[in-house]
Amino acid sequence: MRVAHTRQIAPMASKSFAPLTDQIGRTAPNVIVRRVIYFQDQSDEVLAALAAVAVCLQYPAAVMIMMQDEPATSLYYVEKGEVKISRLLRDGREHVFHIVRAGETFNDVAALDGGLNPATAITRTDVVVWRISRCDLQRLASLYPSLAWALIESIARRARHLVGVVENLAGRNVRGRLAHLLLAEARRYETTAVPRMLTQEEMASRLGTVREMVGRALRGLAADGIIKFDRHRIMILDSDRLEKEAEV
Amino acid sequence: MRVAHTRQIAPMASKSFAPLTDQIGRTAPNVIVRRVIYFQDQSDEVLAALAAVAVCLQYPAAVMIMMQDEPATSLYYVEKGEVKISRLLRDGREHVFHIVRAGETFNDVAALDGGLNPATAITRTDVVVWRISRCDLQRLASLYPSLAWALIESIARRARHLVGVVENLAGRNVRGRLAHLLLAEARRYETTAVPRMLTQEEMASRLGTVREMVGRALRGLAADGIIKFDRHRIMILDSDRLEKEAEV
DNA sequence: AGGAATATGAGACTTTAGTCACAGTATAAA
DNA sequence: TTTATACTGTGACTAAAGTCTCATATTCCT
Repeated sequence: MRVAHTRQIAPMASKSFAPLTDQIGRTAPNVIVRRVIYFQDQSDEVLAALAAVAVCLQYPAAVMIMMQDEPATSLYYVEKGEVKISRLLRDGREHVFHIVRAGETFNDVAALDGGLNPATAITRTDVVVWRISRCDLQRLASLYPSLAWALIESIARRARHLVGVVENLAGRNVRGRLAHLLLAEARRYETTAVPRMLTQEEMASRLGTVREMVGRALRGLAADGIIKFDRHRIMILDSDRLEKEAEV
Repeated sequence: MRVAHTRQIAPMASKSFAPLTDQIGRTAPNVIVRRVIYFQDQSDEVLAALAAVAVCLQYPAAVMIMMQDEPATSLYYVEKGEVKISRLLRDGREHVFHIVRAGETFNDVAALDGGLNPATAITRTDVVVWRISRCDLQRLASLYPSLAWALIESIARRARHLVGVVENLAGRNVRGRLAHLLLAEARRYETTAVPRMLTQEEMASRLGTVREMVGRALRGLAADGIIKFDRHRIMILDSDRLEKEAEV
């Protein structure tokens, strides 16, 4: 159907990249564990227990931390940098689910249900992550009910997010999905100027389409005076109309 | 874009149907609770505790048990019958995520993260369901770590299923998605004859497309000798080639 | 500064999906 | 048995998405 976008994926072939070693084994201070959104309300005792079993790993940009459908099930949380979570499709495309930033976790699903990794994690920048194995997690969860419930809520929220992704794909055309993405990014940065940290190619991967379609949709929205854009940023001129576009 | 398929949804408007009352308040015997897949390994003590807080509800066919985006968060498990879990789209289409059968649960997401119902539940047959409120669930989960972990695994599996739905939508064309559905249904019944319990319309809802496309795809597969079908059942003639179709 | 790699703009074309209209057929209710 | 109500089959048409190909612009490296 379509040719692979080789850029991000090719350098690593299909093998996960071995982490740089200088920080491995470092113990996580509680303060870092607490930065994880859904560990915030845990007691010091729980944080210390988590910190004790977490392992620090460091990776350069653009390498694969873990590969979909492999059985290496651990939970990761990001201390520094950005990690792209995506599903590589058989035809070479990749569908990006989300970008994980500092304080957020990934691979919750496999760590918690014990199955294969549902998605692939690739670094977008230099990153520092901490890893907790499924078995440690299970042990701590049975020891600390508050931790167990935090995990429950976090994974439930993940499932909810995925329902949104489905609705997005099934219910909106490319222009609508783009409008939706722009609004979400603008909200994230609390501004009407979306910094173009995403290339058209990357936006296409998040919208489940191709670069050319994103370009056309952007030019279409600009032609209608709803946005304005150049290579560096996208400005939302009329967010009401953009909301309307995203509703269809 | 498209006109509503009024059949299933219209009779109830957008309001949940009040359950029939003859069994309300009946206490759940342990044996029923144990039928729930992911409560199977729990101790009698946990089962009894769950049974004590579960409420029995009974509904006729084709009514709405709960509506998406409403805040009534409880976990349901099905004792008898089938419940269709779907997301109603703004343009009147509905996208069916899955059909819940006896022994399975639904609305795990909202019950566990406390948010709005992510989807709509509509009965396909007469059903008997048991409902457990979020707050009871949370209390019992903190009392019984084994229950908490069972909930964790169940919701994680739900999230994993949704990743599959996304991949399906984004990565396959209608023919491929249909092939995938037929294989899944055949596997479910451990046979190569898929009883046509689904109309083309219903299949379309599960595949995120329209009736005509499903009809064409079925006729296409039949023309290539991969399946054979009439109004009552679909026979898989060449499951190897059907797998191939599902891979693209 | 020069060149390589990356990113974008844009038109022409193909394919896939969705819409519309209507005829035929099975099923269930009267 | 008749009649109404789903289902299904099919073709013609429209719209959306994706493909292919080039030109042009930008950024990064050395």
